Amino acid sequence: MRIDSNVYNIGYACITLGLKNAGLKTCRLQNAEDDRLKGIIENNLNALETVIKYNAENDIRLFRISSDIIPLASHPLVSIEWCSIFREKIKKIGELIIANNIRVSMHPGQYTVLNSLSESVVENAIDDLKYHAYFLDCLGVDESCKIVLHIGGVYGDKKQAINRFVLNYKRLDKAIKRRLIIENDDKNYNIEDVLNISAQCGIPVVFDNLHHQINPAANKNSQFEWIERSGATWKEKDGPQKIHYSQQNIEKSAGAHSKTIDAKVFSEFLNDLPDRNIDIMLEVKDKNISAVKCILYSGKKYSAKHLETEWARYKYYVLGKYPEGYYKIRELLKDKTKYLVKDFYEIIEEAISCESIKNNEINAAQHVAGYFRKLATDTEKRRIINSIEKYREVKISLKSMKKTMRVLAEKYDIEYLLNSYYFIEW
DNA sequence: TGACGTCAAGATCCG
DNA sequence: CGGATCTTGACGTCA
Repeated sequence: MRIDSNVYNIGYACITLGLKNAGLKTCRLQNAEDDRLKGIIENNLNALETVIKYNAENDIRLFRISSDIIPLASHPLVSIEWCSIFREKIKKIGELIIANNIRVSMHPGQYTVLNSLSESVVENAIDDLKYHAYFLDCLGVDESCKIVLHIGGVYGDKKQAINRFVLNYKRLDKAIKRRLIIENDDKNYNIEDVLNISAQCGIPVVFDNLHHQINPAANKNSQFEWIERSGATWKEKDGPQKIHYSQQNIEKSAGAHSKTIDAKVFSEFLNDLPDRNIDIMLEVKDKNISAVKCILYSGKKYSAKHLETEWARYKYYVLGKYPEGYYKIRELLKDKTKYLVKDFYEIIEEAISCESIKNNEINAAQHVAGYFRKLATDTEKRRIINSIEKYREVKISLKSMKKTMRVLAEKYDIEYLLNSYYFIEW
């Protein structure tokens, strides 16, 4: 049982935006020599530690660790003993996770197929699941930290394909079984199928709202009834029920995740959820930024000072995109006794959705350029001015102009800029 | 055989 | 030379 007063824990997957030293590295199989791989893993573990600290500081208690944390981990040609080489480091991260009451998970991708017709594919899938379970075990986190898996392909005969899934599930080690949970997907296995499989092998079920919208069950229950039924597959030792929540990107094909979470739509969803502990994993392009938003939106324990912290990260972005919104937010944050989270995010979302206007972006860029005045060399300052001028003359993109400043912000380690959302591309 | 999804690595092109 | 922009990849299924 968690001490948290919130009923819902909200988290995000794999990548943390607007946080320095948080990026994961990878490499090609072709040049995955042990030494190179070792360096990459060290980088990734340091990044994970940074991210866990960030999550704790921002009250984010749910986080999916990327499968790429150990690149090519389950590839037969890669045999590096990462767990013993980095034992102390991984243990330290695990302690940090536990001390901060964060629930972590992992989620192998679409290529881990346990019910394949091909035995070698199944063996690879089992190896991959072993890796995921092993990483979580090395962290030392408990059984509530899960591995989410899709059922797999259909191969023209769903009944047989389901049978194969159940049979292959039985082959798995206890170390995998205690963590494995299954999710409805957007093509093959709807929530009713997944619940039927769960009934056969007792695996907890993750309900994914967007997959359900695209690939609904024949039985037209409301999504909240399916969430209730999925909830019944979770036992005490599994921890609170988990669900995946995302919104459709209306500019893209069905199933594509939105750039940011529409907070109003999310809070309506939240209001209709069963009144008990549920963990909600957001799947959204702007990752932790939406997680913070949804947490601030849903919690009763937050106040104006939390909005101020967030505003410090957004403000140059908003100034460039939507100056009127910038001044409106400054106004509404003046009254420190009020927690105007809805008004705040309404303006932020408006800023994200509107088109850039060149003069406004130039104005914001000049503000940001001010941070280099005392630090950068004259050549570098000229480089910044030149890039702003080239942007003005439509010779380079906004992205390029921002990149010039980002590179220098990294060089001089200007923390305020590196931890701001100014460089995020929505 | 290529699309699917993802995003960093790596290659290549440009000034 | 640095920077911008492109193509590619470990994986499996399906049309």
